[in-house]
Amino acid sequence: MSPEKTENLPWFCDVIIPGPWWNLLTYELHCPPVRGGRLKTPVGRGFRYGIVDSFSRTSPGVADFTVREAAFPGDEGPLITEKGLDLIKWSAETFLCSAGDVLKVAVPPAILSSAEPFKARLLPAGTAKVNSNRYEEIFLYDCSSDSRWKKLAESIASGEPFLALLPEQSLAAAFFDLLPPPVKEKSLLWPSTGGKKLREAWLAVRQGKATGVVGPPGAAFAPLPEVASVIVDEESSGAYRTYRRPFLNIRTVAGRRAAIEGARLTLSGRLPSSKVYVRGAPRCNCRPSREALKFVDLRQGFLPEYPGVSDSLPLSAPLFRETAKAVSAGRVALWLLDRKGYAGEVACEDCGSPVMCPSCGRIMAWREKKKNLRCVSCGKISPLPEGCPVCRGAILKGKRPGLEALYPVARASVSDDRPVLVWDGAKSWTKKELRIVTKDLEGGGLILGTRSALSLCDRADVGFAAWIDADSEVRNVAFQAKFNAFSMVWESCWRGSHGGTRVVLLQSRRPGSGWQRGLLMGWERFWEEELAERKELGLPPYSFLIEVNSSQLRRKEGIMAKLEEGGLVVLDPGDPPGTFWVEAPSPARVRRILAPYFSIKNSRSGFPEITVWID
DNA sequence: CCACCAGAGCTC
DNA sequence: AGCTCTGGTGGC
Repeated sequence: MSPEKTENLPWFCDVIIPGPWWNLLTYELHCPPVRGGRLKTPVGRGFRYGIVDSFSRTSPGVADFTVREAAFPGDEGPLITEKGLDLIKWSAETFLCSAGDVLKVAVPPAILSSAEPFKARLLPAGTAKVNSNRYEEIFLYDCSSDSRWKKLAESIASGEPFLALLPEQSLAAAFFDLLPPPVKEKSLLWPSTGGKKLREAWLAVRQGKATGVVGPPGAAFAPLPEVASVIVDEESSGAYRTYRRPFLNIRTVAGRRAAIEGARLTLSGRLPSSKVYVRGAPRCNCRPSREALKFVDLRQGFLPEYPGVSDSLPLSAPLFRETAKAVSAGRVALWLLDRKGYAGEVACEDCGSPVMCPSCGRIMAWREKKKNLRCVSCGKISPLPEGCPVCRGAILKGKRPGLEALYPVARASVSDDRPVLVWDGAKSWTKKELRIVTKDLEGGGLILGTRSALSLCDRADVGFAAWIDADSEVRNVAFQAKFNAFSMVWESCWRGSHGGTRVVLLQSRRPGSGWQRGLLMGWERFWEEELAERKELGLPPYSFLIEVNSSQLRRKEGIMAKLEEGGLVVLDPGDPPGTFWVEAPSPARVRRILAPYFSIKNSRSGFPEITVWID
């Protein structure tokens, strides 16, 4: 087209708008757009700020929507860099969510919806092209955080721009503190809270005032114009999964970011995720010593003097012995019970094995109303077996008591002048309360807690940790149940600076067997066994497992039918009622099939909720 | 007369 | 999901 002809033509922009629908929206603009730039766009009755993904001078043609006009907010540059846009779009594609939802977590609302235009010095031009030539992966597994962090800090000591992610804000702060001063000066600890602090951090990084970022998972999209090194510490931690829309695995997003940037990606931790294990087969020489790791066989009988507790929550003699030893030495003892009284659980009373589905091999759940078992995976119904198929023992079903039941026994087992506390993760402690608790524990004490109590290892000398019911996690239905159990116990062996000197005790009906074998032999052993099983069943990391939740049951049926037509394996556990699962070789295939359900046209009836499990 | 609200309605 | 529009209530 000649310049005279184009002069009066508008631009047509495809814009990423914050919202749950998957499609980009097209707007007309009467000034030249820029990729990554902000636009103020009318949506429905109101307006929102969005980001230009692409534009052209040809109109979209005949369509079932009318193109409305966007306003230019007057920014002197793009808000999002090319690489930033790439990362946002890739995350949306991979995790089956909308780019608009990813945009919302990538840019603080105070920035995206700022009525004030951004001036040139606030938005220097983004770096241009994607460059994956320098990308490399480094695996660094070491159970001592001290020595691992030291190695990580050394790897960024040259002053190159970096992004370092840790699973929690407190860990990020601790890691930030030990950076060498010249690096620290140019870096920034990413805030975990939103609001003004986040706005300032975002702008400082976007303007290049800070060239390194240390932060919790939320820092993954920190707008560093350039990154030479991406670090994801404790990469197998569940904290990298976001707990609300958009459902992302931040570890995977950060990995992609490194690839886009052509950066060095360091994946580190005490224990690799399945994905990393399959990719790089990293090795680690850390093993708990025979003396440090104790197994107690719950079938051997236990102390009878605590009626009401000991029959359902057995407490063994070694548990009391080790607790007394630690507390009298002025150290902290930790009794861990990670259980929410899960109602559907069925397991053998003698050997602890859960009841498995005869057709697909996954865990079955007891249904009190129907008095039968239903496979949580394929939905197969079967009667309750007369005895345990493994050892012929009696089958145990129904709720079990939790932490509170242990308190009286715990209180009685240590001397009156030592504190006994319940730490259940539901309560969030203020800094002041934490200081007081930490102080109280200095001369020794006993904590009853869920897995969240493990964070105490960072601030107190935990000399003894006991898993009251080490089999409980494995009665869970999720496919990563065994990994979760293994990872929790592994963490209890190593977390904190006293990790190496801690005694860890497991009360179990299958002491030292199954997933527990890897505790003594190292996680290589655990993964070899676990991965063989997952490969057999077609579970992650060998396929993508996609969880779909549609509260509208009529629509759920329709979606399932479409996916099956597309040749995908669809599993319907029936509970909770709106949820079903899809096994897929790639999310892209599922995305194509589901896209029509996520058009903005469906806004009125709401959208299903999707979570993608990669490993 | 208007502030405040719950519910309806709309979406390139 | 946001957002605004609508129409009712109730305080003065």
